[in-house]
Amino acid sequence: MAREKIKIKKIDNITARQVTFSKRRRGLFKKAEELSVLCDADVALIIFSATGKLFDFASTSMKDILGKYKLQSASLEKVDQPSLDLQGTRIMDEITNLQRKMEIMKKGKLPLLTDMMMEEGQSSESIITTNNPDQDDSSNASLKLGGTTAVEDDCSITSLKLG
Amino acid sequence: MAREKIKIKKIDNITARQVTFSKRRRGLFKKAEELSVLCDADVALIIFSATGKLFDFASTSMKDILGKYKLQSASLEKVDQPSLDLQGTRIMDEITNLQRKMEIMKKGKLPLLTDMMMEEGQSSESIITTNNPDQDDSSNASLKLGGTTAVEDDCSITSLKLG
DNA sequence: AACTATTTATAAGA
DNA sequence: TTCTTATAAATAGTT
Repeated sequence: MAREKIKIKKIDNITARQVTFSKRRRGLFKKAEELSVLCDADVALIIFSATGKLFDFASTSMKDILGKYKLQSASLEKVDQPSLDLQGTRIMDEITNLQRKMEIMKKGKLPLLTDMMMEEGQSSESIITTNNPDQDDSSNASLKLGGTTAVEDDCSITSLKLG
Repeated sequence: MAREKIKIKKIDNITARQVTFSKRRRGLFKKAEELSVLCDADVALIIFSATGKLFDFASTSMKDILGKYKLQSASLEKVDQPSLDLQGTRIMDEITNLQRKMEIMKKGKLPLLTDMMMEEGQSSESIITTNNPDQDDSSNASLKLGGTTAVEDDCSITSLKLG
């Protein structure tokens, strides 16, 4: 949007791509915040750079917004859970959380450090199957569901503190 | 950004606010997608209107992105001490068992321990609350404590605290 | 929803 | 990374 019009496709040059990423990321965060303020909306924005670096913004609390998101999705959720009586409980979260940590340790790898605002480990087993029927027209809002939740990162542990 | 410059504060007029919400929401989604394409980034955007309607965008799959986000968070998370009310249950055994395995893994595969910026033990209690998603307080939503978090580029973990 | 005067974002270059 | 600046894009107010 400047000296020249560009096509919206992956920028080949790595340096140029990083520069553009920085600039546009800033712009996106700014716009996200403006929308939340102007229109009294709750906005959450999560960005992973091509290198796996995390950037995020939340107009209130990321935990709250993601929690609300899950609740909304809940009605459309496909169930494939352990035991119903444990669903949504702190116990299941503990197990899920520990299992994730073990996966990470097994791999000997870790994803990037991120902010520590979210202090929970909810299960993300839910599969969103359809769009929210309640949305208004003009939106291109879409819930996408994809394949597996594989964590691919080239980040190795340099030091690990335990206990 | 048009006929007149506006201040970034909650728009009082309801109609005007809704119109602006529609316009800017579209713009935000467009920018989010452009960023993901141009820079090969994973982007997730969740918006709740003041009336509680959900709009979302994900460059790949929302499930994957949120899963990755939580993994990142989990990697810094402290494993909670189990709640007292859960002691002696079968589920507790599961947790204990997993914790033991983790202990073994720690000793076996990760003898190198260092200390650093250990972000102290935050409780990782997570309870899926039963908040009503339709109750949004449109009065004070311009409060934000967001901000962005960035992670170091070299992707290395400097410290991880468990247990 | 369309129009358009302006503001804002930003691509390229320094 | 920050700044500059010409130009593209977004959008506030209006119709």
